[in-house]
Amino acid sequence: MFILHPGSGIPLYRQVVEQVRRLVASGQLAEGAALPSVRELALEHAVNPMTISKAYSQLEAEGLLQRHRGKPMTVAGGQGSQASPSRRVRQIEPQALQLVAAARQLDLSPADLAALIDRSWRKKP
Amino acid sequence: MFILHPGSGIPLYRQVVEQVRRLVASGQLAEGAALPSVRELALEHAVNPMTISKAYSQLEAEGLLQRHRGKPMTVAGGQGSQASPSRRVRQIEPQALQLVAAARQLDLSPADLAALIDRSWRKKP
DNA sequence: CCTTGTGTATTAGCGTAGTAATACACATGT
DNA sequence: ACATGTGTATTACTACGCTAATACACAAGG
Repeated sequence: MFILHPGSGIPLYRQVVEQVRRLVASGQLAEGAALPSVRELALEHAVNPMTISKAYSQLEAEGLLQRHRGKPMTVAGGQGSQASPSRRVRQIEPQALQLVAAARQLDLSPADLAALIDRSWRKKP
Repeated sequence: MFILHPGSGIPLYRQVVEQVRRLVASGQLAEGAALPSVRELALEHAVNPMTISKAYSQLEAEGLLQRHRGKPMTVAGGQGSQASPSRRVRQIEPQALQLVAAARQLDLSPADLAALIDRSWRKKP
């Protein structure tokens, strides 16, 4: 369900947080949907259960998830089934800006970058 | 000369390392060019000099920079004045893949992403 | 010689991320 | 009642990123 890169330098719990936020915003995790259990995710990615738990806790603090003792966490209500396109785009704007800045430092043209994006998209649809 | 984001979660020394690598690959830092001094960069970005020094040391270990005691570090020889386009593109491929993966999780279309990239590029050329 | 400019080594300390092992509270199904 | 499934609290420990203060070695110019 999630894609984790342990050696990327980005903390695992943050990778989980960001991916849940995106999946909820896009409606791929709809209101009321149950999330994978802490132990299941921990086992699948060879990660400590508490690392996942901390990610879930942060999302619950944000109001994005809801907890039910003894049962899996679910997507909280009031999110609307899907965020507006502009709201979704805004979630990856910082990453886009960072990529463009890097491309500029590499003296690449907009066309070079567009081609790279295009190729990356086709890599495993 | 460099753009640092202290609160981004990416270690500062790594931000410096990556940016130097890109500027050298693009030829914007040519062979023999002197780099900003450790203290100068540290002051400019309100960062500890040792943090910058560690970044430079890593780049020297990679053979990208050369040190001359008492004088500024310079770009080492043998880099060629500019790396080939495909080699430069490869430097940001991981970032591109990550951005595309995020866009997919947000259920955005290739056109949405292309528009975002385009807008980001125009933001401050 | 001396001052000012390089980069570096050393030592210490702080905060955060992640691991690890254990125990608890609750819901569900038998 | 009991076993099994949730998420959580607690505590201790390690590793890393960064800061801090100090001192050193060398080059260039006065």
